[in-house]
Amino acid sequence: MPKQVDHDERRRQIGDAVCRVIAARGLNAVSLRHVAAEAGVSMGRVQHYFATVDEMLMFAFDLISERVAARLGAVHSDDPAKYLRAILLELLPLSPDARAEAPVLAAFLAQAVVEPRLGVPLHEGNEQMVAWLAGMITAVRPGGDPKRDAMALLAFVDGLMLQVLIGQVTPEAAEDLVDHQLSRVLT
Amino acid sequence: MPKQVDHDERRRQIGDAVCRVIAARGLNAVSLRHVAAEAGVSMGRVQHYFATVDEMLMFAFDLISERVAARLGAVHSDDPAKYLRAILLELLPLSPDARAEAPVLAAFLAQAVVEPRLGVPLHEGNEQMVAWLAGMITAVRPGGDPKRDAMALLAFVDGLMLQVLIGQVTPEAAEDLVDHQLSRVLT
DNA sequence: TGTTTTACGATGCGTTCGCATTGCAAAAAC
DNA sequence: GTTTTTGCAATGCGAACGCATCGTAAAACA
Repeated sequence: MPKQVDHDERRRQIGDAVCRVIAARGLNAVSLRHVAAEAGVSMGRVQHYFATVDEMLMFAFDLISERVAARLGAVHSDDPAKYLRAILLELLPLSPDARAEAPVLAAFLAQAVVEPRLGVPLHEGNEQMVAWLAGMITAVRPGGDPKRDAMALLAFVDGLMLQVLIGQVTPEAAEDLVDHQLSRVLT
Repeated sequence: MPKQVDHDERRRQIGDAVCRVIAARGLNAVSLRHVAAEAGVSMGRVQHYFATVDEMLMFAFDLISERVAARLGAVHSDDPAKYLRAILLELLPLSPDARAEAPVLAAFLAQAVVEPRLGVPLHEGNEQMVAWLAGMITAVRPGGDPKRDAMALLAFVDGLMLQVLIGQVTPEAAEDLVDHQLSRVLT
């Protein structure tokens, strides 16, 4: 057989190309041909690593989910308030990495409206996020209804992410709004 | 010639079918054949009223935009706080009408990320909404930074709309969150 | 060294797509 | 009653699609 290749690495490379296609032209532009062209490989190779387009999309979804989780995991702070702020800002398309990933997330988010299968992993991620946010809110300002605050905060940043992506809100204004919203919640 | 038909009415019927297809299966399911089938007419008829699929989609976008505007325009209250609350709730997929329209809005919102042409009308609607919200906020609680509050509130309801559509948040919880958020902003 | 297995590249097939073209019945216009 | 115009239905076409299949170079294995 030909030289043994790193199977996972190849899948990741193709998954990367899928994400780039989604970010540039949306979910419906994801086809074997476009992805192969974007990845700079043959259609045959793409088919060798993914049986169907659907499997390819699911892999891409897992891929950016992990990327976002990794970015969030890299955030640290001893001050709960600063930690909370940093995490919320990390969810917005402000850094180059986040700006590359956010359009993909948004596309899958919208697809989840008409494709319930995507809802399951999204739901888990949201639950985790709400729990973490609630914990941080409690750490800064005990009492009240931290879970409710957390859910409101998450809805707020999700909406804000879209507004920034669409260009309704500038990155600077978004950061300002996050601070404003946080000051409301944490006092 | 055959009997004179109401041109606008026919376009509206087809546009309706487009919206139903979007709500059920997403934007990429919008094709001449699917729309014709959904509307119960021939492909020829659809082509007779819309030169291209793109024109059809733009018409559908205008259509639901007007529908949402009409729903918002039907809301009235002398109490600014109640008025504000009612408008925000009207933006969420709580009533049957809103539940039918919200998935379509969400699909166009996501499409706007990769198709800047959609951004223009969305931007206008958002500006109007922010101005109105800011006015209402000032009426209830003068001073502060009403525009900033309005932008935050809009991002919040946009995100909440998506969460409800995806099933992460129940309609009841969404209503509760709106009240909670409003109490934070208005005091 | 021969055999097997792996990783593809290439090609083909049936389907669906948007859109153009054609044809025609029927009512309006005269 | 004739002519003209309108509102479609039907069909065709080239492109793009997902996916199956086939062929093959090459490394691992015997």
